[in-house]
Amino acid sequence: MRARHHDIADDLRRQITTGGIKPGERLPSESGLAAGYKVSTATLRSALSVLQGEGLVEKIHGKGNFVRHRPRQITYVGGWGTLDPWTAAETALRVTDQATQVEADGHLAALLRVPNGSPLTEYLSVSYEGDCPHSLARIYVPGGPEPKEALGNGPSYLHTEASFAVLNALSAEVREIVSARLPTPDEASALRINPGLAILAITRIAADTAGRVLEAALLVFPGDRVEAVFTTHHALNERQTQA
Amino acid sequence: MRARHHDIADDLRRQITTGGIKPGERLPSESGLAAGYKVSTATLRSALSVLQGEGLVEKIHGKGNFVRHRPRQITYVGGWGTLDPWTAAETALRVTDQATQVEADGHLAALLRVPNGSPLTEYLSVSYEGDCPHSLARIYVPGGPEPKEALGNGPSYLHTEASFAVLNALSAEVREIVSARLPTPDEASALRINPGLAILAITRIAADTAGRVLEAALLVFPGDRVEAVFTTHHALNERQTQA
DNA sequence: CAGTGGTCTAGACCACGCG
DNA sequence: GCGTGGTCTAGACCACTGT
Repeated sequence: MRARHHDIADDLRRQITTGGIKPGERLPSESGLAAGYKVSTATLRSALSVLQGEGLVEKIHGKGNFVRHRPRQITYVGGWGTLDPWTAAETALRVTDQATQVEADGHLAALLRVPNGSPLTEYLSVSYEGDCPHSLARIYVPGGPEPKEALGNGPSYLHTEASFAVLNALSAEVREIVSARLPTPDEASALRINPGLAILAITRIAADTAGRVLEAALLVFPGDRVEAVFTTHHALNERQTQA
Repeated sequence: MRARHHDIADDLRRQITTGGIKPGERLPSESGLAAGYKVSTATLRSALSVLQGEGLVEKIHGKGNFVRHRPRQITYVGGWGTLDPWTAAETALRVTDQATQVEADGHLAALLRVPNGSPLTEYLSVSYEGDCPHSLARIYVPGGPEPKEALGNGPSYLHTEASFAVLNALSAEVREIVSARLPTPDEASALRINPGLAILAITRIAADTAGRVLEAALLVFPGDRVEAVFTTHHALNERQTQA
């Protein structure tokens, strides 16, 4: 049996993808649509939730349902790569960044291989494409505050471009642990995505030759906008590179 | 304002995680729970949908809501790795496998860098942990059927262990594209997961030194059970290895 | 303030699984 | 047939946004 809300979702999706309703435009109100389709608001809302899950529609409380701009696909490149150069150059990523001192708790202590309670510096950043946030990064470095000349003051544009690259050039090994899950409510609101949209979570550990962890980064990307690429080369005398 | 269904979800989650309701057990019926919490069935169902999204509860139509077994975490290792050895050895992965001949369509043709309509061999496999499926793999190799001695007949146990490793030892480069999304209805039913549970999708391309693509693999893992690890080494004369 | 989405109710009827 | 979840209704009231 075909559920009514699926038919409605299909109809709205067709209107959106064929350009009948354009990106950025507001859909009719939920009560209006419900009346139009002759269904209850609950049914109409479950139709919209399908489209939300597909990232086609963004709901804004008190304003309406809006057709999302088809997000530019961003590529996260594993290892020593950073964001795809074409994309990074094209979109003028803006980053709000802040550094704070924290203590290593259980999980972070294990990641960084430092004792519980060790001092860490946390860099928190959100990157934007236009006015739409598209990634969260929390980067932890063992030890206290960096010298000011390295970090910079105020909104540090220098730090901006490094946000997704490994901070420490001395690192000899980068390990990236990738998982897929739904966002926490905090992450969903920070990224302005629907709680039903999958995210790509990457935990990146950079270590030196002695196995000391130089940096741990917790990265969160919306699944509909970002894919991660890892390239591995086989030959002995060849170091891996990225596209 | 705290939504009632979140409170209920929290309460049920606590009962599950503290062992009040054990894995495999059935929860009281939705109408029973709704009566117990003095809410409507719709509210109670939205509480359950929170737990479904977390993978704690599995709904089975006509039977009830069941607490899921906390899945053993599986690690997919990028590059030349395969599944984490400890896990693979421990859990006796069983695989249903089948090989068919297909033609390269647009997407596959691009991945494999072959003309549209080229012959491909498709290996389709589902791996199980116990009686619970935990991954889907579609592997495409250019060309027609392999010689029988290479592929084997019947339920090929040999092929089983190779399902997540790169098939062709001649490959010089492996590229893995990782994304997070919700499963298609097909994938959700094949993996027996809720449609709201994020999956980790990995497209793996193995090429030889001449850039010829030897194999393309489309892998799908439930996000709550699998994480992928990629390790990159820096030094020039060092080849990368996996943990 | 008016209009929007967010949550919730108290039912109804349908589809599935099992005895 | 009976109990389960799946879908849906026709409202109600609350919370958020903009004027």
